[in-house]
Amino acid sequence: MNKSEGLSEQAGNETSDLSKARLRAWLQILKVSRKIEGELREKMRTEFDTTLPRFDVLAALYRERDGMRMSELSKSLMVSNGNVTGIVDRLVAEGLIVRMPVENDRRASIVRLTPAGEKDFAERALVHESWVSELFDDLSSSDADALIRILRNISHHNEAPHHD
Amino acid sequence: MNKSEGLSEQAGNETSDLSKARLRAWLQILKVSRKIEGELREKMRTEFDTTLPRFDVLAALYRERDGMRMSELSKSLMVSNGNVTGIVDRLVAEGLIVRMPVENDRRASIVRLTPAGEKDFAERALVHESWVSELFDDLSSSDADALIRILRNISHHNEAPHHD
DNA sequence: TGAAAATATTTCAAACCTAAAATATTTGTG
DNA sequence: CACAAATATTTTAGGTTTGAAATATTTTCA
Repeated sequence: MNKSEGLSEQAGNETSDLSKARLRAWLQILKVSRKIEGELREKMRTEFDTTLPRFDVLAALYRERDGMRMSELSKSLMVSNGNVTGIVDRLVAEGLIVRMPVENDRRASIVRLTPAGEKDFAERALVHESWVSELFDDLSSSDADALIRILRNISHHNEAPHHD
Repeated sequence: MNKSEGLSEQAGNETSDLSKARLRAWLQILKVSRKIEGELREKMRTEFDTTLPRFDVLAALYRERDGMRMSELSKSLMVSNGNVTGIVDRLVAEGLIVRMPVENDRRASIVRLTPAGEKDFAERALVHESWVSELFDDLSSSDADALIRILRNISHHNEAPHHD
């Protein structure tokens, strides 16, 4: 409840300078995020004839080469379960991934790349990285490190508290 | 084409350390952005019974108290024209904003807050700011400033080149 | 064992979002 | 003036996204 701001700065309802700076920071994160995401979406469409969500799923599966459960996938991408179902359906239809049964648990299924999906993603990942690097052309090495450090702090603080 | 990296680091196709650091930075931006956006969306739904996109439109109109054209709105929010049409339709139905004709241009319309919309937003904006500040609880004043500076650099570099 | 609770996923309705096509209006130009 | 080009917005089709409900299966425990 208390924001650990020392004194009674936050009493009543006037907002502190720190609170305003944090709001500005958030709006700026949102702005950059939308801009870059839009640019990447367009590249994906015009150059790869695919979409960002599909690419994100392939990327996650490329990191976990033995496959992931639907629930792991949705947690990793931070999107809802139902959302992943639709995207996976389309990628299966495209022959880039497959659904496999799980030993001893017929509720679950494991999704993993097909050889075609692996090949496709491997080729595209390098190009994708180069697009990102171009979009972040002005970002120096030290600023990149600072950015990563600060943002990691924020994500760690907002880590989902694990249920017991 | 050249990434101003001095030497032939980027020749062939192996990716540079800088390129990888930028990619990590981007993925971290995306992660924080999704996490925070998810938290705010849930707050909007459970506490305000509204959605983030609606709130964003009200916020934009609150800054431009005399109203904005649909096209200004979509540019400001960085979403497509058609998208704004739908959200505005719903906010009009809720009585929070109105569409007004524009003098001497019957193609355009100006959207602005109703008194009810103004009141609603003003009350909620403070609470929204406090949510953001809590989500960024670990973000110090100096880190907030650094974050804003670095991100502004990125957005400026990716500013849409204005047509003449 | 057998019912209740928990877990994994899909389905569903509604909203969001984009890109492209369609509509309506205004502007520019011969 | 006529009419092509430009501009502002809406409509449309299809994909994405959520949260809740539904389905199927597994686990827990009385």
